[in-house]
Amino acid sequence: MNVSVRPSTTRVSGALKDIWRSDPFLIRARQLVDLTLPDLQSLRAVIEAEATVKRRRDLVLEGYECSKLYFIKEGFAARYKLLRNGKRQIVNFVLPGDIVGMPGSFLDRAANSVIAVSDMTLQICALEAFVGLCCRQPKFGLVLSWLAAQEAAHYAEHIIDVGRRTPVERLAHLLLEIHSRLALVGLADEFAFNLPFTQEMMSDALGLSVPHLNRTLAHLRAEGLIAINGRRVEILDRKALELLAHFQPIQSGRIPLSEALAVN
Amino acid sequence: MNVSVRPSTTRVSGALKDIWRSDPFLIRARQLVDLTLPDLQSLRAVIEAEATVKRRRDLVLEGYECSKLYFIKEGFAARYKLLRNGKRQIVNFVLPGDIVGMPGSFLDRAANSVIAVSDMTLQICALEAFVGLCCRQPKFGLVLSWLAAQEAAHYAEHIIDVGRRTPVERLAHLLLEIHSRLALVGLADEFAFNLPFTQEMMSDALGLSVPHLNRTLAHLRAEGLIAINGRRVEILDRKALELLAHFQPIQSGRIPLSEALAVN
DNA sequence: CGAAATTTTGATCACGTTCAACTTCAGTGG
DNA sequence: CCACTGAAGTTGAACGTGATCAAAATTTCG
Repeated sequence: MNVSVRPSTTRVSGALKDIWRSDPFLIRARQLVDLTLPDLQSLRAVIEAEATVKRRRDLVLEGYECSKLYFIKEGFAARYKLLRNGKRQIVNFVLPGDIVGMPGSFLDRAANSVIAVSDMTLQICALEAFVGLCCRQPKFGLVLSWLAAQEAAHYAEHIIDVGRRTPVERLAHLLLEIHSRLALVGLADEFAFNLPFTQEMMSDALGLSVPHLNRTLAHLRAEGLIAINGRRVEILDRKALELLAHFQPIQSGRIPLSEALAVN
Repeated sequence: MNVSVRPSTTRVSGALKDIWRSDPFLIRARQLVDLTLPDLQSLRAVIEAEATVKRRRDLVLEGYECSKLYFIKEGFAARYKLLRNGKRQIVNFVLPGDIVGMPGSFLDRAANSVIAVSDMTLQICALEAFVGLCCRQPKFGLVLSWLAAQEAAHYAEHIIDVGRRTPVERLAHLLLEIHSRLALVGLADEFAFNLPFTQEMMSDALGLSVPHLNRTLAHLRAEGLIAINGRRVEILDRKALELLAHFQPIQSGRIPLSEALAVN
């Protein structure tokens, strides 16, 4: 594994509020359940290290057993598979607040590789440790399930992208999805964001050739739906874009914990 | 909802062994963790009813809120989305032992519809009740996460199908996937199975037109890889088929519960 | 600054869609 | 029981979309 690890600092308090706001995994978890201070502490206890990974390095390699969970703090990655003929399919993009190892570590052997597309920093947690946490605090097991459900919903849309949407529709949908996922963890403005992926990656995600993706992108620009300078994407006509893409935001409901306890 | 419900019978014992073997959800759960008799009983307590659904009826409708879990006991379904232009994409096929409502019920509103492709019988469980169960017995929350991970792995392969595999490869892969999933719950022979889906459904799953799917199927037959009479599919050359499809079986590891408890 | 990665443009061609007709099969009511 | 109906499977011909290959322009990074 191509990661440089440094022991996790156990600075307990520091600026706690900052952590609530700035840690993207916590941001996402708190959209699903209420987290108390003790919850936060037991979560921290389960993190064995923080690591950094350099751009272009593989986080996970297909076919290898892997029993760690990586909570992405910063940076971006892509989950992909290489076929015999040299073609690559990107299954999904990994953003801050996502967990790598969710499908992979739960299986005998990872079904996909995951490559860092930028320098990353992530928090490592042994699978058994997390399972232990779930036993002590079932809340976390539920959060895991809910996050898995969100991911499944994104996968489903991705299947629809490559299966039945036209190239323009796919691309529009991808851009809107990335935008909304970034926004969820505070990494996008209302109508603009920094696209962390190259056209080659997007074409491998959408099942298109690079030239065709490029032309499709040009088409969206020509229609006045988006504007691009460098990595910055501006959404000029969100309504039209959403309509074109058949886009519906994926928003998860909260976990009905209190109701469940009431029912007993 | 187009289901006819009858109150769940609370016959506690009966032929318990039969239930262990014949209930497809239990078969799958037991591949992940050890289940005790009390586990089984608390699981049963959470089922509020058993229901039957007729062929062609929708189990879940896109856009509606839905807070039930359906454990599929018998029959088959397809999770799909309809686009404006009339095209349909089938996101996945639902088999006995699967749970419907896994992504759907966890979100505000279901992102896909689910249609019964045969008469079905299923067990209904309120989401809050299941969450309650997970709180009392964290084991079940973990089972849920693991099943979600398996499903995610299948979704990922499906993305690769429509994105980068050629039509023959896709079809080969679909057939192998269905076969192995059926085998997992004891519904397939080693080299043959009853295909519960029409060519139209398969073409909507694989992003192909019906005529082309038909020709592709003919191609697989001509190559001597499979044989079909009626609904029965025979796998004549599994090795070649797997190679063609880039097929790797998705097998989930067991949940490391004991290890987790040992670590504490 | 130089080298490599990325984006852009163009021309050709194959693959899979579309549309249409026909066949076969299963189910249903007369 | 057979005739009828609709669903499912099969086949053919023409067309168009997006792949492929190649090369240039541009940007990024070591």
